[in-house]
Amino acid sequence: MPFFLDVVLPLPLNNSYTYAITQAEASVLVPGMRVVVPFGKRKIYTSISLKVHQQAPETYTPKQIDSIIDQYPIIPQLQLSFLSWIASYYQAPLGIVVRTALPSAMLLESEMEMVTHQWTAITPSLSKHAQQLLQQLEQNATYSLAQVQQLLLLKNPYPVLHELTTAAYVSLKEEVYARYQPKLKTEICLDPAYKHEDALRDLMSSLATKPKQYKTLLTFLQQKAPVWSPAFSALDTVSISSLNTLVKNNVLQKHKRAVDRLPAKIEQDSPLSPLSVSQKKGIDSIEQQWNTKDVVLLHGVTGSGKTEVYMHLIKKQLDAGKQVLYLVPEIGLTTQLMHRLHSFFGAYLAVYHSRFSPLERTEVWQKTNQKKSEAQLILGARSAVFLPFQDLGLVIVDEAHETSFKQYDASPRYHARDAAMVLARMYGAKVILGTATPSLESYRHAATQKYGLVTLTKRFKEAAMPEISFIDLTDAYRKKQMQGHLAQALVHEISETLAAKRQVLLFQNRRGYASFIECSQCAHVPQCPSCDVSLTYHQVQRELRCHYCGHTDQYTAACTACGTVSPRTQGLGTQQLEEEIQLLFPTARVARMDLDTTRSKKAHEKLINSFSSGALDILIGTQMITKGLDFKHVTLVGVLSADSFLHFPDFRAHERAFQVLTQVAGRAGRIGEPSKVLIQTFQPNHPVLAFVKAYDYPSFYAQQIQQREQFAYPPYTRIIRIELKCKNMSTLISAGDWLKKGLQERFPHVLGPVPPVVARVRNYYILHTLIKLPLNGSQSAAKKRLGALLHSFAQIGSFKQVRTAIDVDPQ
DNA sequence: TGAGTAATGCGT
DNA sequence: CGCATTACTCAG
Repeated sequence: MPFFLDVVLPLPLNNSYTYAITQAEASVLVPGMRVVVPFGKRKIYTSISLKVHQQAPETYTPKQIDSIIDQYPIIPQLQLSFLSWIASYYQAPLGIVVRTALPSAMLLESEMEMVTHQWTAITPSLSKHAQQLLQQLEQNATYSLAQVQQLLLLKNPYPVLHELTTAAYVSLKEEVYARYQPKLKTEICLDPAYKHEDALRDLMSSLATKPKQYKTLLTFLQQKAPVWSPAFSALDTVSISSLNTLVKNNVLQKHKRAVDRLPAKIEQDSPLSPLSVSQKKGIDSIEQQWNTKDVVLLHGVTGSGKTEVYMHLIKKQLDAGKQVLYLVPEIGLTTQLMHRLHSFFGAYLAVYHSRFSPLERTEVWQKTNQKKSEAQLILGARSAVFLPFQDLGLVIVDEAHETSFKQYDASPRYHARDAAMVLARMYGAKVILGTATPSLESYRHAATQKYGLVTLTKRFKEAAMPEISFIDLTDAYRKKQMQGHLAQALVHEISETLAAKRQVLLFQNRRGYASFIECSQCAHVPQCPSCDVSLTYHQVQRELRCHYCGHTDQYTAACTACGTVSPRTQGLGTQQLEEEIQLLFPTARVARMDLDTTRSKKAHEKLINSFSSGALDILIGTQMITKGLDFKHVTLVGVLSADSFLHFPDFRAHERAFQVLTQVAGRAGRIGEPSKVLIQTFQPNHPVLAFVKAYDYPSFYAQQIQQREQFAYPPYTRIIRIELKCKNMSTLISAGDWLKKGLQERFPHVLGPVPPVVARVRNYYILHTLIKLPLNGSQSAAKKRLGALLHSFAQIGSFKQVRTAIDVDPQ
């Protein structure tokens, strides 16, 4: 009886694929191993084995697998079922989930190469492209397809290649490159013959006449092992030629050694700092609730020291030999946290996020899979939920309300917070969701006893919460009490703060304040030709840029619509605000933090360091500065406008507004100095602002949750968004109508289709349709119905150009 | 996804 | 009509 293997390919395909294997292969193959298989005409892929069986496929003869890469599964059984859960819950092909989960270096792919043969003449019957190419090629050489493409100046080189292979001038082959290579460093060692002191003494005296070699060797002997070649050669007491001579004479030896790409571990971790009474109580309460519940929501005000609480819980898990996953929203913004964790758990800490190279990620992957102690504590962004845990004991989701835990731009559109809870359940691990501003979804679970709830109402060291007040912009404009974009009251507070040698944070919402330019004559705002957005003005490069597709135009002094060369007004970007502030406070040291100034992670770190060390007085920034940064000497936080949050057309707008304003206020007064938060707004009496001022989350929740119930929004329903994209507007509209009808027959609540805020991107028009699923029905059945509907949609000839995408639980 | 092929568009 | 770009299908 022959054996077969089902595999999943790292491609957006919905089925698994079956290959033939030998009995020997069948005996070693286990689900979760990598298997190299041929697929399609001439491609070789790394697939993941799912199942060995003996049911021969009826409609085709399966191909043989190419080879098995692993001796043990690189994806543990539990993790494989987790990936399947992601695929089915978020309606993504399993192959795409696999590709997202694995570091790309672990998935080798084939690359086509062309090998030239020998020839004496070029047949004139060949096409002119083929003749041209042959003249440029060397004989008996190997070329990559990219090179051939370049020589040919053709987009599609295959017809020419086909011609040349048939005429036997060249042949094609698939070359597979293993992309993971251990990093090798050259170590310098003393030849064992000189281990004995006597031998060494003789050697030294023999070198007495060669001062350079003597000095080099002496330097070597003074080094602490291991001695690495490049660093050693760079020392100024080392002569490279003498070093080479010493190696040639077998005094010293050079060895290649595999080393970790990950940063070296420190030997001794510092002890944890003692806890405050309220933190101690918090921990006791968390552990007690874990007896009956797997998830605990830790609702602690900003500055209550949630991190300290986490660290004590982490310590217990590490001592018990369990793995811990610490999820943070965006790793780039957590250098402070990383350093803190490193000083306490350096020996156990591994960091995992997308800014790491695929090779570094592979090393973390392997260490997690082998349950190495160096990767027992993983600090990571959302993709860290995919690591191959063996013995997971605890998952911490820090800033659990953050929407960046949800991947929205590419399939699988998964929510790392929700996925982490499923992961924890599979592994029997406990979960903490920590935040000062819980999402309504999480808080409702706590309110209905599904999660435990622990509240920290006191700031660390009894520091007071900053006093929040509002500046009525209507009033200020009417009374002419504005200086540029700042009300006089805010300007006054800033100068007081600076006079007291304290720091100021100014927060500016990017939404509605993008820095576009507008003609003062005809009010024309340059638009992107392929997307429905205004172009953003970048002063430094003097360019107009589209943030959706990357299109750029040169800035011209004359308006492109009316030709007038006139001063053009600019929307307020952080850049302009910075200039405005600098004019108001010429002696203050001002910096801004936005995407432009923090593109590189070094720049970002430097900015944070110089602000926290007191080298800056005023920091201006967007959302970024609200996220978990701990600046000690900020006593004033200014918000330029709260209004765009309150008006955002989304059912979560008020929740977002409450979160952002509370978080940004929380940056002030962290070591107990009296501090203030001033929020400029045209609507100082908005109910959400009253809750923010009072730091009253429970009342805010009570008010909001009622509205959610009334209008059947989450957490009382589940939302699925269906996106339709098409270059042709009228096709899109009829597709939208068709879909709406189909949905209405199958689901009780259908909203839309409506064009999103940006209704066209890269020349594709977009429509969004929402369906609301009641909580009592079966979700998987609903998704099946939806899938079937989209399948029949795809069968309709006139909708062939319409692309569909599903977003489950969109944020 | 991406390679191969069928279908359609474009210029002389 | 010949070539080139684009749409569509299918892989085990």
